Amino acid sequence: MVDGDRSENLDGIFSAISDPTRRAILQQLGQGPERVTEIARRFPVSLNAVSKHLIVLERAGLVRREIRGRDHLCSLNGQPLREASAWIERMRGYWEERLDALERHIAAKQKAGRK
Amino acid sequence: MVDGDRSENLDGIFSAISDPTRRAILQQLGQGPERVTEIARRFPVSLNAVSKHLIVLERAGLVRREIRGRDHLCSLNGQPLREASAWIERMRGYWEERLDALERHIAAKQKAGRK
DNA sequence: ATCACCGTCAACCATTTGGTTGATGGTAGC
DNA sequence: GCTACCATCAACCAAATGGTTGACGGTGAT
Repeated sequence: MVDGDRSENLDGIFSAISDPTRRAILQQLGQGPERVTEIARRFPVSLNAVSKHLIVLERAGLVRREIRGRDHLCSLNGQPLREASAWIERMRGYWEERLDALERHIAAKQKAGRK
Repeated sequence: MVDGDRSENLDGIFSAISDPTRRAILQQLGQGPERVTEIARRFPVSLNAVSKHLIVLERAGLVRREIRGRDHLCSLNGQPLREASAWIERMRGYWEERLDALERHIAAKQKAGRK
């Protein structure tokens, strides 16, 4: 298996990026790979907490880890985000059409009766 | 405020769509608005469970509710998905550039040394 | 007015989650 | 071979999650 156990991991992916600390880690990691301790230094929580966050991100496939001696170099993996994005866009594709009309309808109703 | 307390609700949005039942509800709801009981009939859990899921989706802004007598008509709201999509695309924008080179690098290293 | 139905609220339960501190296994540097 | 450092493991804790059953307040229909 070249790519690991990918595909239909949406639970883990969305769950992983639902945490603000984890999103911040990902954003930071977007600037380039970093060691665990170095990542942790930017957050007001313990190293252990960050380590756990990284494990979560890794299991969701969002982060890859390259062990170099005693350092763990963490880097991003774009594939899961592509999956997540694909799901959202598929959803929006289903709606959008009907949504335009519907939302105007609701908005009007809200403006009128809702206070 | 026309739109409520939106903006930077990403925690709630991603958390809401990280549950498979909730994603299924959203997909089903994409076909058009439905009553709570009607939605619940399609899932192997109790009405109460679905009711709670709908409350979660509503608080995340993904579902709107129009009360018509004793029926609650649930419909989709596209805005939060747009926010979620925007965050993901922003992230992908940051990476992508560096990711192409990086991923080939990692993949090569994995194929070579990893077992 | 009664009865049935719709959906939520309340209490409870097991599991997961995000955090802590402390111990442990590796690796690097003297 | 010590000693320092890197990161995870382990145990623990409080809070949140997803599920259940049962009770309740509204609305509709007869």
